Amino acid sequence: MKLSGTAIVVLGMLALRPRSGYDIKTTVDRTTRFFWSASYGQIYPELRHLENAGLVASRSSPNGARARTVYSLTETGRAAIDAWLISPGYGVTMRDEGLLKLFFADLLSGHDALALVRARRSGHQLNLDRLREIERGEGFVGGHGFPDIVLSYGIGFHEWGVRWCSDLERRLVEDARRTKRDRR
Amino acid sequence: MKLSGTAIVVLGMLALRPRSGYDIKTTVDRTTRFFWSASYGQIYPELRHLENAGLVASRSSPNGARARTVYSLTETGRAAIDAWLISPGYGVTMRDEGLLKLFFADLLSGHDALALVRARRSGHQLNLDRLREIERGEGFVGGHGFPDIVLSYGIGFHEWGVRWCSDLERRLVEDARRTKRDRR
DNA sequence: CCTTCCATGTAACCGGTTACATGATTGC
DNA sequence: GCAATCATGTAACCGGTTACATGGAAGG
Repeated sequence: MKLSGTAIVVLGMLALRPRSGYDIKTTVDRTTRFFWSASYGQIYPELRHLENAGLVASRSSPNGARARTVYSLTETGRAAIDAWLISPGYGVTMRDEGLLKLFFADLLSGHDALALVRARRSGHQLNLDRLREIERGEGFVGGHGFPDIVLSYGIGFHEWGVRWCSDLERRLVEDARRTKRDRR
Repeated sequence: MKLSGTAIVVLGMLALRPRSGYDIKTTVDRTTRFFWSASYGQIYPELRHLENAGLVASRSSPNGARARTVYSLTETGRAAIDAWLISPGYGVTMRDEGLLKLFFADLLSGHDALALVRARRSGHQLNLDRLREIERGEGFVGGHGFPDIVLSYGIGFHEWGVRWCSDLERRLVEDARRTKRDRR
């Protein structure tokens, strides 16, 4: 059985603990969103689909008159997420607009190209700030466990990114100065 | 006018120099693929679409009896890619299966979790090797210009990734040893 | 009372991948 | 003669986002 991307996060989040579709969405937004997002438009249909396939079970658990359906993994569902976890693939697909801009930056003036690098640095910095704030809170789960390890991966990556951009900026500025001097 | 992801690479590649759809595809596969891919199924329809919109112009340029259509940017097309380059966004959307696995790794035994980290390290290493090979060749364009700067970004990132994984592996192994000892 | 949060859903749309089909040219 | 490369395309499919609609509960 093939699991879509959304199916995987849904299963994973339910493996951590049973929850509603709404809860899955908010948890994803607070945690995996940086490398794996999901929208209501996929989550709710997927939950029903997974239930039909027997990977999750639903149980109505309303808050007063407010309807709520809590889903939990069945044994088959747990087996499916376990199988995925130890499966060989670790694919990364990404679309990084900033990198593509940088790739084509020879089309720009030196000034505009430098602005691109600065924009990228502030992008890394923004992400870094957001992740550090999560870390200062209780972290994804609070100081231990793999969610926090992944958080530290994000922090480390963006720290590296800020440094890389700073270095490049320095080089570009120096090159520009040298070119100017040599022209005199 | 809104440009799709494919439209952007197509325009960018044509800005570097006029080429066929086939050439665009092979160039993308050799260069931007790591952060921005494109398939024939999008490129050819997009070329026609861009021609209708007046952003590119086509000229037949067969090799013997083998048909070939070479596209080049019009002034409007050049203006469009320039506008995109200096536009404010620098969005990154990604799906990283390895990170998601790591996020859920608490569901696994310590042994299997460690295997996950090792797999990630070898993934970083593989990418690193590939990029270094490109660098040892003539680089994306040959030792200078922004394509090579982007290449160095990729190399730096994966070097960082390998280091991060190694550090984590060391910590996990040590933790496992300590836990074992304490249990005695 | 009003805003924010909890909670569930759907329809339209879109961008992209996969798989397939076809055929000429080049180099071994 | 055969394999690899050049070259162009399409149809089916799919996964995902956006925008919208609805309404109860909690807290100031």
